[in-house]
This record gives sequence, C-alpha cells and structure tokens, in this order.
Amino acid sequence: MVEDRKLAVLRAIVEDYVATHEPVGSKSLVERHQLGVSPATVRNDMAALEEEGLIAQPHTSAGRIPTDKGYRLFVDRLSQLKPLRPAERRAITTFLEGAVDLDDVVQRSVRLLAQLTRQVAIVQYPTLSRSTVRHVELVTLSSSRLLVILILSTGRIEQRVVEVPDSLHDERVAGFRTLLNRAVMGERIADAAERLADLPEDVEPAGRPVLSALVAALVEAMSDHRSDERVMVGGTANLTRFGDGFEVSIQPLLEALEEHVLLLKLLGEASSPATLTVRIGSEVPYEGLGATSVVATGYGPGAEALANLGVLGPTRMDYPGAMASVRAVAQYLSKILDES
Amino acid sequence: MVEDRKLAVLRAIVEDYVATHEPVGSKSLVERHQLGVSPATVRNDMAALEEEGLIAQPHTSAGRIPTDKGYRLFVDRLSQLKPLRPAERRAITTFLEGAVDLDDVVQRSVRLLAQLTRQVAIVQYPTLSRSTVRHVELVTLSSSRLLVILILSTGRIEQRVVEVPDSLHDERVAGFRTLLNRAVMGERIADAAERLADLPEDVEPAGRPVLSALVAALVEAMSDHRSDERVMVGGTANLTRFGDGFEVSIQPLLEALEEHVLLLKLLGEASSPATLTVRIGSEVPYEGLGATSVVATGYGPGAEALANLGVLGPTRMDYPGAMASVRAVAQYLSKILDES
DNA sequence: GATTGGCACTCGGTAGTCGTGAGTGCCAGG
DNA sequence: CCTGGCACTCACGACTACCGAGTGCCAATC
Repeated sequence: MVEDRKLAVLRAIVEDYVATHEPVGSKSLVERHQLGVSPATVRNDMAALEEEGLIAQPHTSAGRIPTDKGYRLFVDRLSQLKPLRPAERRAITTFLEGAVDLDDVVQRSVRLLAQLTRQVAIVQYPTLSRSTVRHVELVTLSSSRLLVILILSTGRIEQRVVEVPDSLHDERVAGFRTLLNRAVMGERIADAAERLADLPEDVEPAGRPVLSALVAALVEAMSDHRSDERVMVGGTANLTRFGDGFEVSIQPLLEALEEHVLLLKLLGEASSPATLTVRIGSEVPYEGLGATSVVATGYGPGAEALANLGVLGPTRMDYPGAMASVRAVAQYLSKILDES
Repeated sequence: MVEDRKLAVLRAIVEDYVATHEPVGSKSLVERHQLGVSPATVRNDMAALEEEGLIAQPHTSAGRIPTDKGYRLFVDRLSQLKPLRPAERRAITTFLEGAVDLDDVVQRSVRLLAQLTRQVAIVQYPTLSRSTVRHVELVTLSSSRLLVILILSTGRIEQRVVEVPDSLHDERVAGFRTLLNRAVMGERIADAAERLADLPEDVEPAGRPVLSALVAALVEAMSDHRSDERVMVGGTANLTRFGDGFEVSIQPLLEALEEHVLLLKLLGEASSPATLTVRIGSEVPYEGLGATSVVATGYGPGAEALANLGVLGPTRMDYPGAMASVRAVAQYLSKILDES
C-alpha cells in the first residue's frame, strides 16, 4: 500500500506539472489532491521516487518534475485514455466528412488534430507501397509528349510527363491505355511494377520504344520513395506554448518540422490502428529537438495501416488527452478512407 | 547636395540597421561609411530625417532606426536589385529542374526561396481560373460510383467522387468521357463551366441524370474557390531570427502562416511577373502580424500571371536581396511551367 | 550658411545587494 | 510508518548604482 501511495504521488505530480508547468512541491500536492497524508510523508515518498529516477528537482530547493522515466511509468500504468467530450466527437465527424479529396482529407485531419491536442500535428499521406492501382490514364499533351496518370486506391494520384519517340494517333494511345490497365489494374504497387516490366515483350516491335518509356515512368512513379515521404504538418503555432519562455528554443523544432523525412522517422513504422505509440523525451529517435514527445498511431482501412499520424509536443504534455485524440482521429480517418 | 547627403545617410542607416539589427548612431555611421563629414553633421541630418518621419529613435537616447516610410523611400529610390551570385543562379536552375510534378515544383520553389532569402517563403499554386482544361477522365470505382478527374494545363489535378443513379457499362462511361472531353477540352475554366451547363440537354433522356451528376461535380471542382486558395509555405524556422528576442512575438505570425486564405491576401492580386510588389510594415493589408514586410510578384508562362509567390519577413529585411531572389525564382518558375 | 568640436543630459542595460518564500532533508516523537 | 518541527538552500524580484552610447544644442570655425 505504501507502494500504491508512491504511485499516486507520481501521478499527482505528473498531473499537476502538466497543468501548471511549474515544479510541484509537497505542500501544494497534498492541498490539491486528497492523499490523506501530511506533506512530510509525501516528501519521503518523493525522495524514494527520486531515488528510483522517476522524478527530479530542477534546483536544489524547488519542487519536483517528472523525468522521462516518470512519464513513461505514468503512461504505461497510471493513465487511461481520457474520453473525448461529445462536442469533440461531433467536431471530428462533421469536420472530416466535408472533405472533397485526399489532400483535403489529410489537411482537415491535421487541423483537427492540432486543435484537439493543441500540439503540433503530423499526418502522413497514405503510403504508395500498400495501395493498389485503380486506373492508369494517358493524356496526349503534344505530338511527342504524354501525361501518365496513376490513380491509386487510396485516392492518391501520381503524374509524370513522358517524352515519347514518335508521334501517336489517338487509337494507339488508347491501345496502350487498355494494355497498361489490363496489366496493373487492381494490383498492389509492388506486383504492378513487376507486371509492367514484362509488358514490352508482348507487343509488336514498333510499339516497344513508346511502351518502354511509359512503363519506365510508371515504375518510377510507383517506386518513388520521395513521394512516399509526404506528410502534412499543422498547429506549429502551438510551439510557442512549448517552453513557456524557458528551456527549449523552438528554432530547431521548426527546422525539424520542415524536414519531412525526419518526421516520418518520428512517426515510426506504420503500426496497426489499434496500437498507440508513445515516445517520450529521450526515447524520441532524434537528438536535438529538446524535450519532446511523440504520440502516434497508424490509420487505414482494415487492420493493416496505410500510414501514420500523430502529434508532437513537449514531454510535459497531456498524454491521456493526446492519446485519445490521436486514436479517435485515426479511427475516423480510417473510416472515411474505407468508404471512399 | 545637402539633400543628397541626407539620403546617403538614410541609406547608410537602413543598411547598417538591416545588417546589425541595432539602432545606429551617428558615430558608428561615419566610422562604417565614408561620408566625409563629422558625427555632428550627421546628427543634424538625422534630426532633419526624423522631422520628415523617415527615421525614429526607439528610446530618447539611442540610435535611429528607419520608419516604414524610410524603408519605402529606400526601396523606391535608394536601392537597386542586388545581383544574384553565380552560385545562387546555378542553385536555382539545378534545383528547379529536378522537379517531377506540380507539387514538387511548388515545394522546391518554396524551399529555394526560403533558403535564398532566409525568410519565410510563400508560393501560391497556379490558379484554376486562368488554366485551360487539358483532359477529363472518368474512372469506375464501383457499380454506382465514378471518380471524375480534371486535368488542367498548369499541371493541377482535381478529383471528385460522384455517386451516379444507376450502374453503368464501360461503353456508356466511355461515351460520357468523350462527350465531356469534346465539350471542354482546351477551354478556359470559366468557358468550360458554361459549356458543361448546356450539355445534359443534348443527350438522350436516359443519360441525363448521370450526366447531370458528372457535370455538377466538374462545375463544382472548377469553381471551387477553396482550391484556388492553395499555397505552400516554407522557411518558418527563419521566423526565429525575426525579432532577435525582442519586439514581435512569433505566435501570431505562425498562426497567420497557417491561415492560407490570409496569405493569399498578403501576396495580393496576381501581378505580372515583371512587377515586384513590396509592402512594408503598415502597408501590409493585415493588422496583427507585427512589423512585417512582404515582397511578392506573379509568375506564369507569358505575361499573364498564373499565381503569386513571395517572401514575408521583418520590416528590417534585406530588400534588394529579397527582391532579386523573388524575381529570379519567379522567372525560372515561369520558364519551367512554360516548358511543361 | 554649412560644418564642427565641446558639453551637459538622458536613459537602457548590467551588475551587485538584499530580503523573501517555497521547498527540502533530517530527526525525534507519536 | 507517519508527522510536526526546524534549519538550510536557493531562485526570484526589488532596489540601487554605474556605465556608456547616443543625443541636442551652442558657439566657434571654414
């Protein structure tokens, strides 16, 4: 039971510190929480918690703040998802339902997440690698140039301009179009790329150079890791509440937020929508962005995650709230994608 | 000639202040510039300049800083575009040429501009209203749902999902496709929307409900002002050098940068690529983002501007440099768009 | 008339001092 | 195991003093 009280103290410290952003002392703790013991007792517990590396004092004679390890314990054992308020649930559904296309969906998700958590929100576009091909379209730009459009099941669209060796009649373009579509429609990206590679051999020799060019463009678009790295960021204004004046400079943070490749690493491997990943402070796999935490999860129709989304905030963030918001947005987003 | 020296003093003040971010005094002025007169003389000139409202002192006993009016005079009469260094020219061409699609072009432009000017860069996507229709594509998603894709001359692509009343054979879809393309291909957006409105009447009655739905989606996509409002922002990390600790808080700035509608207003009416718009401090048509200036211009193939781009920075920015960079990027960007 | 050196004055910023109070650790008694 | 008491620490705010860059003005000079 002593052990229990120690954990209760830790929870109280985390909650108070998150709320006030100030080191919390033994006296104010017993005042604000019904712990049923005196400040002195709490002080003993605090000393023990500090011994275990769960809390620390910024100055010799100040209150305690949780360490990364303390937050970790809090997240793992002491907190449960804060249920969203009905107004928030409603906001999520109505806001996401108005979206007209994929860009819009992603953008709305970012804004929503940023508003709900009051942190920086990051949403990754659905990855190419797990999409299937819905359609391939060819559009004649000029006599020797074609626009190749790749439409994917997730709503993503990739386009490339292809220079073709000789000018093409509409009928020939149509022929290539059906040929390509027959080969890849409905296939997953990885398989589609393979199918395409074999195509040129099946066609009469005259058409091979053109088809090769088209195939090359498509394969390139499919395997373009650059476009797998697309993310959208929002709520950067929330960074200003990050370090209440002290501690972290937001300069490196802003820089990091422009490095989309880095953000993808922060979001981590696409995980199932069912699991929430919480990385706290030093657990964040990137040096140099100060005392930050990341709460992320995957989203996508079905159990397999298409991509990730999450929020980035100070280690002293409201984990239960952020976790609930992230999960809720991921769920609704998955549903939207499922429907479309 | 006295008048001339006064202007020389103003120029020196602007240049020094931009370089050091500190109020500049009479003594340091004569030290750093060859004015050929004593500090006392400069002080007299400064008093006159202050009288005219071109400079001001932040505190009773400190150096002078230029006022908005002072910057205005500097920009209009005392500065000329700073020629880009060869390395910068090279960076622009090589960087922009690697782009694969419109998104990429815009993103690269933003990064480039942010790097060159070390300010916040804003690039607007080519406006719908001045584009022409390159192609309309229909893709069957399910028996009762079609994906309508609108491909524009500027490389922009808009997509909408349409629920159609009854299920459609491929041939019928193909029929609608050719019908639609025949009506709008090559037309400017505004004209295309008109053409579409008349379409349903020319078709046999059975097809009307479906066609109407398709037309409605297309017209909606064409007139969607929301998607006209697309901009990309970059270099926000440069905001931290904005007020060197003092003066402006970057919170409202970060908020403003997420308000894309607002940014479009800041960029102003799409102007010809030949003209540079410089808005200084209070001239910026939006209260509440502190001491900011905007340097913007239009871009697009030919003389008519498709959209705008520019940078946003503190009033104490390097105008000659920023103006040169903005113009250079706009020119190269126009060329890229012209070619594709 | 323009320029200049001299001079008194202003005032923001830095450094030093001091008191206050929240918070701590420890200990002895319940 | 808990608690009240007590001495100690130390960040922070208030106050003061000082310094120096910069100014305005004026009389002398070119």
